[in-house]
Amino acid sequence: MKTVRTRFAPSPTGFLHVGGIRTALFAWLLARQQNGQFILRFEDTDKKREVAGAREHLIDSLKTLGLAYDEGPDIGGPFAPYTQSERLEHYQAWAQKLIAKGRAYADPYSAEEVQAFRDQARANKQPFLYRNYRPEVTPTWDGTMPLRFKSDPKPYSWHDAVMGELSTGPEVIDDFILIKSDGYPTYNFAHIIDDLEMEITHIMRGQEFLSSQPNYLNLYEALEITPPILATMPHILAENGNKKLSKRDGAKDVLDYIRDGYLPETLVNFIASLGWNDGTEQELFSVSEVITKFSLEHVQRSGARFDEKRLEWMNGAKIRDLPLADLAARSQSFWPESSHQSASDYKLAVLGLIQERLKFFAEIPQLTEFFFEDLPVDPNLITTNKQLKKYTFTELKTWLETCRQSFEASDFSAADLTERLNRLLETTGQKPGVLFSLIRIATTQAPASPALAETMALLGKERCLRRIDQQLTVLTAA
RNA sequence: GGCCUCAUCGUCUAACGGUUAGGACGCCAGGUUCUCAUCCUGGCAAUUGGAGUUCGAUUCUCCAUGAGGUCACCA
Repeated sequence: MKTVRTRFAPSPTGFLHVGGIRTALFAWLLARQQNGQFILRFEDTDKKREVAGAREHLIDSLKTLGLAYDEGPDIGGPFAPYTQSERLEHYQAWAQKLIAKGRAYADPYSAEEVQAFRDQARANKQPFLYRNYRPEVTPTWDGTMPLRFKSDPKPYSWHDAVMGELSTGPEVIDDFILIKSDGYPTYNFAHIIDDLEMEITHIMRGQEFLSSQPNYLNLYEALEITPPILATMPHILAENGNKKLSKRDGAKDVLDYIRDGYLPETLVNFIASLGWNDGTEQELFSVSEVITKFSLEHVQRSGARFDEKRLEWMNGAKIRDLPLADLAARSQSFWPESSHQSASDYKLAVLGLIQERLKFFAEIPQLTEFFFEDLPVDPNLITTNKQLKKYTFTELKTWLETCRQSFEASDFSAADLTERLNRLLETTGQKPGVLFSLIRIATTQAPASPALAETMALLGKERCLRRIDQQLTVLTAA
């Protein structure tokens, strides 16, 4: 059994969105599971579309998600270089073999002439086939003209690890371009040569290549090589509409999710679950579980829609499962300015209180600000509160003063505060909905906060009494 | 238009001829002495349509419909 070798072969034309990263993820999963190798290769044969910085960004994205590769442009490997523009002599050599066999020829037409053929075909509502216009005699290829594959049209049927048995007729086979007039190979040619030379065993790629496969099979035959195993991944669809996820339609860079404070393991779990499941009802998987349980047979054949709500839920679930110390270490960079002078013990305790309501780290400042600074008293919190709005400020003030007196004598342990809060319900004769809302608003000035006694205990006596006084002042003035 | 692929709740999916078609997200309702969240309970919600094959079809076959892809000197 040959060692499994998979590759991710992006063109450096921009960032990596969820659709792109999934192809990489599945290739990586298979390699890891089979103790094989995962290779990164840059397919930079279209110089016009290349984007500066894209290579670094791609590498950064893979590393951030933990998809480490064993061979690649920046780390080398036994089949270096791993950048297509540095491998032109390889493509030339194979092109010459094809020419020698009479299976490749120079395309003498100008771009305009080919376009005219194409327009004609379209006008006749026919698919365009270059081979219908294949010249009888062709000039010697001098590198200034495109080099085309001389195809041998025939029907094909083949096996796809995801899609199953596939077949097409000879009408889809055409003379595609192997090497462009600028000297660079096309993807269609280059990837076949590279996959062969780099001993790739499994090709994972998107559905958009499905209709090219018979042409590749025709070329494999001409080259007398055995094609790798093919696994065609369905598209990931954009949240709105049925179009495949694309940058144009607002697909986000995967690194944007990291910047918002999503965990890499959430992205791995979530993206894997878009089109794959293990056949059970399990929803949450650790990265190593996904590696163990992954299989191409369980990859869905239809496209999946990206659902950000589900991603949020999953990240929240994973955050809740994280030991507090880990959570603290991993959320460090998301804490608000105002928290920077606070003791790390205090911050850790705050984190413990908000852990179960955190969906992604970017929410931390909003969820925690009142733990670090006194927010201005907001009368709207009372006047719009369902429980409090029916009482006069005078009534509220009286109850709050009673509470303050009791808190004055408290040691501010959560246990003591709980006991006092219960007693205050009796002394004021109020329902928890009224009294606790009042205290919560006074001590936090936030529309929502964790459990009252715990929150107050953490805030401490000095802060709580000061804030209650501020609230009392406003109640008096109004 | 030709060719190819796909089709289960709104979404992600399970059921590889026999289930009251299951789970999860989201949504709604209730509970957990206030809020938000967590947790628990319950609810709403799907096999695109039509023919076959079969004792029996979500599942197999055919047709229709719908959706996507492709027909570049882009990948």
